[in-house]
Amino acid sequence: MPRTLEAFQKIRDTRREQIVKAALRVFARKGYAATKITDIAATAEISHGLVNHYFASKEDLYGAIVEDTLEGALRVASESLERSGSAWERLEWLCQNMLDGIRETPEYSLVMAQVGIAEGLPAQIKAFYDDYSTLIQQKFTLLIEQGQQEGAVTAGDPIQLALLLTATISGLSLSAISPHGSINPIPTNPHIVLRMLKV
Amino acid sequence: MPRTLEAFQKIRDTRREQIVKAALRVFARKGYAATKITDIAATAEISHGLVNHYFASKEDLYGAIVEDTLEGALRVASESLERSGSAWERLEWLCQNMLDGIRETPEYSLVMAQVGIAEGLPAQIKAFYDDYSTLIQQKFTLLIEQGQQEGAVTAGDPIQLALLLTATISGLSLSAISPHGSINPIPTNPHIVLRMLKV
DNA sequence: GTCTATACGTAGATAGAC
DNA sequence: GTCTATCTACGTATAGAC
Repeated sequence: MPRTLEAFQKIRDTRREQIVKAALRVFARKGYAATKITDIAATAEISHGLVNHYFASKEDLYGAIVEDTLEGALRVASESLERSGSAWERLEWLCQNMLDGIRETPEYSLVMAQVGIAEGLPAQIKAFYDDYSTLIQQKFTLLIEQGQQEGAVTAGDPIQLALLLTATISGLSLSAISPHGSINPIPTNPHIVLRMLKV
Repeated sequence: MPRTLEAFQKIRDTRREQIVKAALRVFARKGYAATKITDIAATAEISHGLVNHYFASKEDLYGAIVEDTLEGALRVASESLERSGSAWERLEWLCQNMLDGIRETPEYSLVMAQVGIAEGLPAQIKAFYDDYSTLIQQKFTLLIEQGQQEGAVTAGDPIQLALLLTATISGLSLSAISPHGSINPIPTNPHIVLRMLKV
């Protein structure tokens, strides 16, 4: 009965995705420790027992989210170096990409920010984060150096400029999630953010 | 014996300050819910019972920190409107002031960011935050409008520009607290941040 | 596959000893 | 004023029922 097996697998995948989505929402707003399995279950509209059936532990679930997010971020950062066009154009592309992502789903960026600062997180997750964020930061720095070589980016330590850019993006994800009336503070155009780096 | 009473009072004040300082450090890094009274006690190097002796509950302690911080922030924002000088100069002063504060104690800004986004916080604290942050944001907006009138600040919705500025500052406090090797990403000079707003 | 009931651990707050 | 011991509540993870 391959048909039944397939159907079961499909259910499993859907549920898993549903749980991850709910977890992302709650983790981003409450943080790892403050998030209760019950919260995630309630958001996903299932029982808490079922969450543990798909993810052995809260830590596993969090780890899955962190890994997915960081892999995605690294992919984008890498592409910004491999694309065609001037460094400045690729910087614009990267920035646009991140801003669009934050406007759509600020939770990813928010969870990353939390992993970066939070103490008391599972060591394995911390280690994974440290490795990936260093890699990502290096790509950013490289892109900025390229921009400086072509005379488009302002002078200054490229490491510090890269940190400034990521800090700004993180800050925007914070604002994106808290309700400021109907005002969405995320610029649709990367231009205003990149003025910090323009020569 | 007024002398003894005074001495007791002094001890009380010192302890209280010591607890608040330790709490600020832990809250900023773990968030409200994840912070255990034990963590604060350990950081302050006292017993957890003593923390509860000075603050009836964890909520009280958190509330005290949030209130102090917001009152300080409002004071600075107000002064930026009352000082002498051009709007742009006062914007520089405000920005410098905030950057210096973050470089010295990023915890304040970090706790504020958390209160802004976190769900499940005591309603009273949330309400206090909402009131104050609205007031502060209004002062920022006003200052930016003044800057636009004198032709120093770029065109655009002043509310959105004010949010962009505070978001950037928040983002920098995030970076300030996470260890990037020996690199401190907080600019010593507000110039680079204010390029986003310059006409 | 999904839910409800249970067991174990741990955190917040109190009370009593020094 | 400060600490240690205790009570109570709640969250995680498991196991067994449907």
